Amino acid sequence: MTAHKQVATVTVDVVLFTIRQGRLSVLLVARDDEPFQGCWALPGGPPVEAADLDQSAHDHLERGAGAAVSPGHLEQLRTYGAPDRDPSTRQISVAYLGFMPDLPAPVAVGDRPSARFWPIDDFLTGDDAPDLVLDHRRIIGDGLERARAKLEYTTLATTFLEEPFTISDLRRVYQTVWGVRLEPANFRRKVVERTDGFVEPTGESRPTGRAPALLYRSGPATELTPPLVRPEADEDD
Amino acid sequence: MTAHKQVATVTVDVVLFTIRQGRLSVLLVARDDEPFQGCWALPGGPPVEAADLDQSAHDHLERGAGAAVSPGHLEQLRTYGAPDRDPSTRQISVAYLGFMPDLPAPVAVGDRPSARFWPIDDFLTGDDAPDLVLDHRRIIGDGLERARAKLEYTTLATTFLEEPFTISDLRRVYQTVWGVRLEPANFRRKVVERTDGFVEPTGESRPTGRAPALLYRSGPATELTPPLVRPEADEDD
DNA sequence: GGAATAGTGTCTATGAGACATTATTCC
DNA sequence: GGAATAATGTCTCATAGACACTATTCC
Repeated sequence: MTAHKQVATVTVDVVLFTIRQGRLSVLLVARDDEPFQGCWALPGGPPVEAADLDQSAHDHLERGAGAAVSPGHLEQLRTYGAPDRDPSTRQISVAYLGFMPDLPAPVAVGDRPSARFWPIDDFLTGDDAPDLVLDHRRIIGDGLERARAKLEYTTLATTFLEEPFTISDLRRVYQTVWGVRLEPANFRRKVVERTDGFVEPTGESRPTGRAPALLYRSGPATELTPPLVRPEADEDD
Repeated sequence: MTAHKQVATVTVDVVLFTIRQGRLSVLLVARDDEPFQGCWALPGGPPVEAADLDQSAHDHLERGAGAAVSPGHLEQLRTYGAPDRDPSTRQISVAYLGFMPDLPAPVAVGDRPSARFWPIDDFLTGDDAPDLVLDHRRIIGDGLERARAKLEYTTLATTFLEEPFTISDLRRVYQTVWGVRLEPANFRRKVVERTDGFVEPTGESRPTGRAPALLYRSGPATELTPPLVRPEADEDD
């Protein structure tokens, strides 16, 4: 194991998803340094000294984008290390995936104009898509895949919502992330009756403009067994 | 994003599982360098120059353990980067997970006495467990978890087998990795009838000592929908 | 009243799990 | 014949999916 120790630059980058105005969106920061002038990038940076990678991801999220950003969920996504990722030096990026509830107002991240949430479908359709640094576009794509898969067999959809929420709120999370329409009746039964600990009733209800909806908070369960099956995409909302 | 570029040592390490004599086993190499004298470690090393991480993992597998090692499957597991992993320098390890069919004879890896397959249950019971370098024991644990989960919703169990194989062979893979006993009749139906493309009949059959068993090879399917559900463990074979 | 949403009821098809049955081989 | 394994058959129960129905609110 001829270890001729090789130096590589390591960064930690975060794909943070939220749902704004019914659209799945990812947090991006503007890069004003050469050679990435005018490009957008995932929030990130080198591992924080004396902190593990999870903590580093969290720190870069808050520091790069504004103090108010605290994800409801953060997990390691994948590490990217193709030798030609960066034109100058070998750069290895440990990517994280995070979910966060929508912010009540478009403020919060807004006081730092160089950071914003960008709707995901802009990437997929190609319209109005920002230039992204390195392979960050691919990382976002991988993050989207992982996010979609995770909603199938975990209770993480609730981390997109603030409590308390209605079952319809939760269903809309699934519909937005998966890009499908789900049958309200069957979805409710699956979530409320068939999966213990996914959500807990608060006893309250919220007027919605139509019939009042019962309110819930997330329960102790973390896994969905059996999973919530994802239908074929029909690209709806 | 005050990038005071930090140097970290990056390694690529591989958790390679196979099934030997009915026991799930992991490939380890003996370390004879200070300060790890007498310890065992996962095969690995620094990223290979001009090769991506996947390729580096594959190379280290073959180089560290013997030429004959070619995994039936290799995927990225997770990246470990706690600041106190290595007493001397900050070390970040990109871990891979691989599956491989059992070798026909205990030879192959054997001509390099410093590498061997170690039964997984030795770690879990604590008996006869080797001293492992750094946090490699935890990495193996995470790999085991991932492997068990992957068998639920992918067709990767076939990568533990050489073709052609019988349905009982395949069932024994599940039983060994999951540590449970599965109902032969229901397992067969699930694999052969309910999951298109998991296995394909060769038309041949193999005498087994009892009734002859039909032979199969793996089919084009990669995912199991719906998944093969894993029963509660009862730690059998 | 009409439209939209929340929540409940009901029916069907599918599949997992349990277990019986038949066939084949070795002792 | 007896034991063990391969393969098929049969039954039950849970649940996903489709859709009807009632209740509530705003227009």
